[in-house]
Parts: sequence; C-alpha cells; structure tokens
Amino acid sequence: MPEISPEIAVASLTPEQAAAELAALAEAIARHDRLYHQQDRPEISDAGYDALVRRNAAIEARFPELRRPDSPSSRVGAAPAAGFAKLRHAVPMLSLGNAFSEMEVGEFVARVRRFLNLGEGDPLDFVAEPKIDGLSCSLRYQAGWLVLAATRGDGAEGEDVTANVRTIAEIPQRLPAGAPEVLEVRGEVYMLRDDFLEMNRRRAEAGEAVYANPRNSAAGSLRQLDPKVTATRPLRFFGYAWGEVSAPLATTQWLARQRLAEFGFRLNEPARLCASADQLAAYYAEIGGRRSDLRFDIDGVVYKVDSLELQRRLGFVSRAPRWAIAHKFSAEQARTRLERITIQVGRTGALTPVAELAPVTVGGVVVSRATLHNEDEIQRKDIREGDTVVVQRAGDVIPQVVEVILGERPDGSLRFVFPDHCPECGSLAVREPGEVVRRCTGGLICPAQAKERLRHFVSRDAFDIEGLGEKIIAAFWDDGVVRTPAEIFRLAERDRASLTPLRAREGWGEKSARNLFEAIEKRRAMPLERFIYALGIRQIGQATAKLLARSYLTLAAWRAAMAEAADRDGQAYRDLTNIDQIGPAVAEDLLAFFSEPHNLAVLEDLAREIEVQDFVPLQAQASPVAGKTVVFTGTLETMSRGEAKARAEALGAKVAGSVSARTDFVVIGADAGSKAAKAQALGVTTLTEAQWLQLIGV
DNA sequence: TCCCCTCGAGTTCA
DNA sequence: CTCGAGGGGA
Repeated sequence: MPEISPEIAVASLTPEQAAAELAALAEAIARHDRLYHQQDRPEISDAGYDALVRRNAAIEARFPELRRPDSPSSRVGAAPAAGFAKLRHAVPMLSLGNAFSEMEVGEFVARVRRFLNLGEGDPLDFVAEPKIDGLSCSLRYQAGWLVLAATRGDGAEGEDVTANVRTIAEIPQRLPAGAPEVLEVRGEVYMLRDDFLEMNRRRAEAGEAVYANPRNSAAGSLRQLDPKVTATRPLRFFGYAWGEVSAPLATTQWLARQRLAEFGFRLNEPARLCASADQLAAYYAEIGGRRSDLRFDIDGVVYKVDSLELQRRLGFVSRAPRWAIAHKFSAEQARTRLERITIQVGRTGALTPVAELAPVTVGGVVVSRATLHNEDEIQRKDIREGDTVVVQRAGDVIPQVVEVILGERPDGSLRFVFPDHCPECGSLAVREPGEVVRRCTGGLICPAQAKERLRHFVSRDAFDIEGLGEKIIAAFWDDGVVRTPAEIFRLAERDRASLTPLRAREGWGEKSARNLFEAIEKRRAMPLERFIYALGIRQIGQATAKLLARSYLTLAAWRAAMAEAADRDGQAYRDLTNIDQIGPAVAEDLLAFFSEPHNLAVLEDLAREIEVQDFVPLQAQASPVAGKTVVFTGTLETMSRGEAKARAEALGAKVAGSVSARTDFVVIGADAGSKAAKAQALGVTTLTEAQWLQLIGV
C-alpha cells in the first residue's frame, strides 16, 4: 500500500518509494479536490492540502522522470503551450436546432411523435434543462483518468485545451471506480456572474482590460496560452452530455445525468422531467422568470427526449440531433441610429448592403455595423438612412436590424435606392430574374472582386497563409505587389531584387518579412481539394471541392475533364453531372470558369509555382470498393442514406446519383425503383444491403 | 412538382 | 448565424 510519508526527506527517497508516494499523492489530492470543490466537505485544512501539493512538487523536482501524466502539479503551473493543437473528436460535437416560440416547440414535439409513430396515448418524456451561456468542451477519460480536453471547434475538430482544463478545480482529474473504461463527458465551461464581476473589478484595479460578459470571459480564460493564467480564473464546468463511451451510462437521459453526478460532475440545474409540450412551456416560463436570480448566464433552455433508445431511433439531421432542441430566450435588443447604408462587393460580385450604426452596446458588446442581407430586405423593412432602428445579435453573435421605429423617422427621409452600378468599379450591377442578389458585372476588371478573390485564396480553409490577412492583401493589391495567386509564391524572389523591398515598407521589418516568406514556402504543396476550393469558383465551396477531388483524383485529370466537358453532349459532361450533388447549375459555373482564358492563365501560372497533391482517399488501399463508383437506391435498413454515403466515401468509393455503364455497384434497398431495373439492363453488379455491408466489412 | 436537406456566400466582434 | 438556391428523393 503506497504511503504518503512527509517525514522522510525527499533527498533520501529511493526511486521506488518516490514513485509510490507520487501515486498516493495524486490520488489523495484528487480526492481532496473532489471533497472540497464538489461536495463542500473538506476533510483536511487548507494548510494540510497545501502541504500535500508542496510535497508532490518537491518529489517531482527531485525525480522529474517519475512525474505522472495525471500529476496534480499540471493543474497549476504547467508550462505554457505554443498555440493549441487541433484535436479530432471521436464522436462529433453537434449543435442544436433552435425554437423561438411555444409554437415551434409544439412542432418539435409533434415531429418527434410522428417520427416515432407514437399514438395519442403513448407517453413521451423529455428532460428540460437550462442552456448555459459558456463554451462547450469535451473531456476524455481513459481508465478513469482525464487524458484530453477539447473545445467544440467546428464540431468535428476542436482545440486541445487539456493543460488549461486541468487547472479547473471543479473538473475531476480522476473518476471513481465503476466509471466506463472510456468516457467523454461533454458540457459547458462557464463563469459565475459574481466571480466574473469580482474578476473584472480586480482587472480594472490593476489597469487591465475588462471582459464584456461572463461568456467572453470564460472563453478568453480557457484559451490562454499559459495554463498558469487559466488557473487564476474562476472557471467552472457543468456536464450534460457525452461522446464516446465504452459502456452505456444508462437507459435514459435523466439517469445518465445522475451517473455524471456520481462521477463528480456538477450538473446544470434546475432540470426537470417533462411529459408534454405544456409541461415544457411551464418549465420555460418558470426558468425565464428566474433568469436573473440564477448565478450564471443562460440563453435559453434545452429539451431532450429522455429515452436513449428513442434518441438512437431518432438520429440526426445534418449536424443536429432530431431528439433535442434549444428553446431560446428572446435576444437582448438595443436602439440606435442608422447613420448610413454602405454597399460591399464580395468575391462573386454580390453587392451586400451594410448598416453603419451609431455604436451601441448589445449583449455586452459594442456594435457599429450590421448586415442588411440584400435589396429586398431593405425594402421589406423600409430601412432608411437616418432612421432609429432596433438591433439585436442573432444567436447572440451576428448583429441584425430587427425593425425601424417609424415614429422617430426624420422628416423628409427618402426610401433607400439600391445602386445599379458597382460602387467600386462603376460596372453595371444586375439582378438575374428570380435571384435576390444584385451582382457587379465587372468581373475581372473590378478591383473589389479581385481583392476578395485573393483574400479567399489565402483564407484559412484554402491556402491558409499566415501573416497575409485582409488588410495586407488589399495593400499589396493596391500597390501592385501581388495581383494573382502565383505572384504570392514569387514574392520572396522578387523582393530580393526589388528596390523597395518589403522590409522597407511601413509597418514591416526584416523579421516580419522573413516570417511571411516562410509561411508562403510552407504552402507550396497543397492537397487537390484545398486547391480547387481556393480557386473561388462560384458555387464550389469546401464540400463540392472535395467531391471533385475525390472524383478526379489529380489536377491533370480534373483539368482535362473540365476542358472536355465543354462539349455538353460528350461523356465528360455526363460524368460531371452524374457526380452525386452536382447538377446542371453547378456544372455550368465550373465550365464558365474554365472557358475564361484569364482563369486558365492564372491556373497555369500557379501550377508552375506549387505542387498540387493527388487526392488520397482514407483507407483506400485496403478497401475492395476504393476507386469504385457506387449508387444507392431505395430505402436502406441499417443506416441512413447520408451515413451510407459517408461510409462509402471514407473507403475511397465515389457515390453517384444515377446508374450508368460506368457504375461499379448498385446497392438496392427496399422499394427500389427504376435504378435497379437500369442496373440490370446495363449488366451492372447489384448488391443487397447485406451484401454491401459484407463487402465493406461491417 | 413539391418539399427537405445541404451547401455556399454573406456577415460581426474580441 | 442566416439566408437563398441547388440537388434529389418522394
């Protein structure tokens, strides 16, 4: 049995004794943390606790190689991280659908009942809980130890904040016996309002910038590069969901919550089990009434189907579960004067009206601009320059103009006339019939569009060149330093010969210039899908770019196919439109891009500067369906069509929408229609769902 | 032909 | 985050 023996001098410990004592200390400190922070039942004095922490630190200093991965000292004073590494979630972290009215909640309940085929009398329970305004986080425990913590990020990939999360006292470093071998606990990192105010007070005293609200404060505190700083912030955590688990937690959401509590997590309270839409509405009203009494900020409540079995049956739509919904409180609003309406020109030439507002605080943030979306929106709300308007932040983020206070409209104000010429290049701006946006026809001659295209090219999801932001791109373009993507890659070379090198520019130095050149060099090799996306072809976003990369595999093959597809009656065109999700409209935009000589020249030039890497399907080599074209038809039993498609693509297959002689497999579900017949007529291999699953090894 | 869903393109502020 | 439009299943 390992012992904590403070009486033995650290210097005289053997390595074996030290290791045993470190293990005992880790356990003891974790236990006292739990007692103190979660159960408010400390068993030792603060001084006694400090002695344990100091003893641990002393032993670690003497035997650094024995430092444990779960060392209590990593909670405080861990070395600063150099930025945050990306971390892929084992199970994606989803977002929630929103309801803003009782009616929408009623529809949600009805939708769930319909989906599950429930009759009038069949019971259906929901868990209702407050929706904390914090920052979602996923905590991964293995063999009971906290091993990883990640922010939500885009849902698929977040940031590794393990070191910072270890400093949050309320989060158990270790789970009690009986917890699953693998458990990802999901919840919200947040700050109590009182703690937030106190912290701001002290920051103000120290002359430091204060945070706008508890949410920003929690986010800012968790994303500190130095965990020591995070450790000084009063962060807390509520657990309310889970990701990967090696064993089911419970049979219902309600009981799963109790399990989380047993593991030492604080739960978001007050929660309630509700049996009907009426009870949900009552809960909503009650929480809404008590909102200001709660010790933390909430932006609504969440309803979840209680039965985990029913949750499984309901499944997901896109990135949100069908079995849960957030019922939001109405957003905080503010009145301000709309000074002017300006027009911005986007990469595709779209003219977007933006409201320039007299700065006003909404939801703790000063807002001075808000999008007006488009021409129709302005007409619909009859928004005029000089009006007093009501502003709110949609989803508490993006500012929007809700309405005009007509009573305060100044005399002699005029309806806003949307320009029919581009404010940047003067070209005609036209609105295609049936479309809402008005677009500048300047195309290649419009400097605003050119800059936006360049900005898109270097943006995060495209070439991601660090140090080449919006401002710098615009300045480079204006001065003629960089006008095309390829010129970015010739920048360093040209700079050496230049009479006015970068380092001589205002705001630039030797070091910043070198850093930029290095960042550019790092991007000379680029995966095909990113390359296609970076080109900024209309309607070709990330998803479609990846689809094209998967279908054509190499830059050469893609370019050749696009050239050939100019013949709308040819095979190449049929292949293109036969890619699932690519129809005639998308095909036309692609072909329009390739029929423009300027674009071909830019592409050619760029291809000389960089290496475009062939598309690499995941697990491609091993799978018998890699490189094959598959068509799904009819209703699949074991998974949704979207899931089947994702599975097939993950194995390197291409999923097509219709059957042709080039199709390798047609997977036939229940009630299949003409596609099955066509497959037979063409002699294409058909598979039942079971055969398909066997083929891909499920 | 009509929905439903997904995707793209636009947006703000710290 | 929101809106509009394209794609495709029903």
